Amino acid sequence: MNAKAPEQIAKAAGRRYRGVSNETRKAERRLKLIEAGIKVFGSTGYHAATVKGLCQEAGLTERYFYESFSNAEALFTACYLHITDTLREKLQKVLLGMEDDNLEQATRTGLTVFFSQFKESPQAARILLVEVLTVNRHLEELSLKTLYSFVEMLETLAKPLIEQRKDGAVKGLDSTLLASGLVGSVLYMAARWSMDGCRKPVEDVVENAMLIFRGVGMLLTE
Amino acid sequence: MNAKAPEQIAKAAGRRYRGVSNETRKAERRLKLIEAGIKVFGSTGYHAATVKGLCQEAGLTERYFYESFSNAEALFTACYLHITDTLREKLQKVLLGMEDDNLEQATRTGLTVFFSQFKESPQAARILLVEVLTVNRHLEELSLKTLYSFVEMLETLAKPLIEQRKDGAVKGLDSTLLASGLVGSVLYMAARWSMDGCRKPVEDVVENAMLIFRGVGMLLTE
DNA sequence: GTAATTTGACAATCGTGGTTGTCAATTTAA
DNA sequence: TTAAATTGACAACCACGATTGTCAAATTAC
Repeated sequence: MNAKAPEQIAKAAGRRYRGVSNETRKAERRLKLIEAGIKVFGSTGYHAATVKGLCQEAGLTERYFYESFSNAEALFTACYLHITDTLREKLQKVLLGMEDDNLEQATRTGLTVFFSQFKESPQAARILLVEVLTVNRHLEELSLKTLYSFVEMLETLAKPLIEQRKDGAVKGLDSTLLASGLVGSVLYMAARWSMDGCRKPVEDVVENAMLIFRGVGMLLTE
Repeated sequence: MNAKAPEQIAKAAGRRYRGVSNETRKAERRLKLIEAGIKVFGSTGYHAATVKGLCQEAGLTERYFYESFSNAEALFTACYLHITDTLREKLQKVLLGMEDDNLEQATRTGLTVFFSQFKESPQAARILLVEVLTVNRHLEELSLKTLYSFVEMLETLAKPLIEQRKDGAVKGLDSTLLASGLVGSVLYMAARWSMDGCRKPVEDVVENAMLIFRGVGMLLTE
């Protein structure tokens, strides 16, 4: 029985092809499809995309599409998660070793990461901000949760700021609403910037965004 | 010849039916379709809508759909224009008789109109902000132009503010970018508010939005 | 070398919805 | 009353794309 095991494993694992293992080949194809998906969904839009078109962009045939994804929605979901995961990783990396008390610097760094990612792949940005809302209810909710996680991050960052106020809270202040507004302002600045071909340097865009953040911060603390 | 003219006109105009003229009936059907369109496109989304479904919502049959619109895109365009026209009219009405020098009050009034409209019809809001981006290139561009008209309005309002600065311009300031950010902040606050069922009173939402505007204004002038 | 596996190209099937067409019932004009 | 216009319901046709199936060429294991 034990003597037979290696064969069975080999069988389950499949044969090597062009020097790469079965699982690796499959994983590579999956990644190719995700990259093609980001390109296609992000440029022509989710609803204009076809399975054939996605396969052509990936340099694969339908067979391999259905090997990894049961339909276009599944691929789109994978693309969306790929984008948010990447962005989250980058943000965590730069924000992790940062001083707690330097809110301004932390904000600036976070914004820089965001705008850089945006410039690097406008297609990803479109998927993140627009397409995801029109695929299905499930993704729409996922998007709202993701957005909300950003909003919560902002609220957490701003909490000490609000509490350090000497004369109590601003009347009627709703920090969730306010944070949503700040997130929205960043997104629309990015959209405008992108429309103009992302010509202006990232640092300049960040500085303009900082103006809004600083203004709010000032009103909350002074 | 002249004696014949009335008959020809009557023929061209069509027969009355249930006491209403041909043109009026047609116009009523068109409006019904637009209202149904706003409801359907704004709730289930443009790409999930079908002509049959739109007709059912309007209480009409396909025949009358194609009487007024050549396809679903055409109806969507009409819905979008109907929404933007309505919003523009409302804004103009309240902003027209306003003092030039009271920027704060003008801003507050504009925001109140916007958030009220939003609460009144979240479907219209969705069409205005999301769906329009995913129908076709032409509508996407139209949306950007419309958005830009709001941005320009803001820039115009803010121009005297910037010029009255005593110590010159803020370094690297890009007023278009900044105005885009402000517009985005309003839109995302509305989105968040809508997600929570628009429970909070309009005035409170407006006050939170004012906080962002006031913060920017302060940094630009002090 | 040979049989089995993997790949690529593409045909075949199938469902959905857009658009057009038909026909009977209702209403109008005379 | 009667013919014409209008309406409503719905069938018929058609195009598109998703998904599955077929077959030959390339590659591997032995």
